[in-house]
Amino acid sequence: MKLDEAKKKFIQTWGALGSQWGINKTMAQIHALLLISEEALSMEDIMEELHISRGNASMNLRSLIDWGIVFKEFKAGERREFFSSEKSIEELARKIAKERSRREIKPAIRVLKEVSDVEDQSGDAEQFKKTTSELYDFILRADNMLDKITEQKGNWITKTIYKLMT
Amino acid sequence: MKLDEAKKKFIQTWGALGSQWGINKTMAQIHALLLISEEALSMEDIMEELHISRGNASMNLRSLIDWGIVFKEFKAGERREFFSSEKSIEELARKIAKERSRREIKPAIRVLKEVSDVEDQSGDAEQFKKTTSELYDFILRADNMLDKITEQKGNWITKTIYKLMT
DNA sequence: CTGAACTTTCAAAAATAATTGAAACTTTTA
DNA sequence: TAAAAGTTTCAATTATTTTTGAAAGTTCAG
Repeated sequence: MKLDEAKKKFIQTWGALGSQWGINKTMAQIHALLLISEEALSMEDIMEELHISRGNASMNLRSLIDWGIVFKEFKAGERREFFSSEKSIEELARKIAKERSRREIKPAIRVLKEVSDVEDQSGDAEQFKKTTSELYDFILRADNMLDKITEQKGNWITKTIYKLMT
Repeated sequence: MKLDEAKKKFIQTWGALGSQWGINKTMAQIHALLLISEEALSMEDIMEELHISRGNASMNLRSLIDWGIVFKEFKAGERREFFSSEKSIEELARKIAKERSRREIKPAIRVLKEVSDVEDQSGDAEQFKKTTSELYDFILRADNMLDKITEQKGNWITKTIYKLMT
C-alpha cells in the first residue's frame, strides 16, 4: 500500500473505532492525524487535511486537550498554536482508561450503590437488590482492576499478561 | 429509595452507560429490564414497561440475542415468546467482552497490520510505520490479555486482581 | 490605542441514528 | 385450510448528535 492511502485508511479506521466506542468520529480522526504526524500541526493544517470547519476543529481539539492526550505547542516567532499528541501508546491508553473510568464508570458505580440500597422488603425488592449489588460488586472490582493495571508504569500490558500466565 | 423509583433509575442509568459505549440506548434498557426481572417477559411486557414500539422491541431483542446475552423462552401452553437475560454477571461480562473483541477490535487489528506494512521508504513513511506498528503491537497484546482474562472460568475478576497484586 | 491574526462560541443546518407503525410473514389452533 | 395470534421487516418519520460558519472574543505588534 502507498503511504497516502495508508494514512487515509488509518485515519478512517481510527475514526470508525472511535464512534463504535462512543467517541466523536472527528475527534478520533484529529487524534489519528496528530499521532502519525512527526511535526505539530496548526489548526489550518488539520482543517485542510480532514476537510472540516474551523469550529469543528477548535471544539474537538479542546476535547482532546481535556482528555489529556493532545497538547498545545508554541513555536518561536509564530503567533498561531500548534497541536501534537501524546506519542507513547502506553501513556495514551492509560490516560484514556483513566478518563473513561472517571467520567463514566465511577458515576455509574455510585448509582448502582444507591439503587441497590432500596428500602422495600418484598420478594421483588430482594431480587432487585441481589442483582444490582452483584453488578455493583462486579463493576467496582473491574474498575479497581483497571486502576491497578494502569497504575503500573512501563510495559504494563506485558507485565499484566506475564502475571496472568503464571 | 422506593423500589419503583430504583428500578427506573437503574434502567435509565444502564441505558445511558450503553450509549456512552456505543450501544443503542433501548437495547441497554431492555437488557436492564430483563436483568432485574425474576420472570421472563413477553414482548408486550417490554413494550409497555419501556414505552417503546413493537418494531423497536423486536429489533433490539434480536440484537441482544445475537450478542448471546438474552434468550428466548417458551412457556407451556403459551403461544408467545418470552425473553430472559443471562443472570450471571461474570458470564455476561465475558460474553460482551468476547463480542466486542470479535466485532470491533480484531477487525481494527487487521487494518493496523495492513497499513503498518506500507511500501514507501521515505522518512515520513518510516515514522508512520513506527507509530502504526507500535499501535498494532499494543492493541494485539491488549486484546490477547482480554482473551486471557475472560477465558478463566469462575471469579476471573478476583483471580486477576489477586495475580496483579503479587 | 488600533487593527491584524488567530481562536472560541453557539445558533442554525446537516448528517446520522433510532423509532414507529403498518403490511408482510410465520406459526398455531380449530 | 382459514383465520387468529404473534413476530419481523423496512420505508418513513422523529430524535439526537455533529458540523458549519459567522460573529464575538482574545492576543499581540506597531
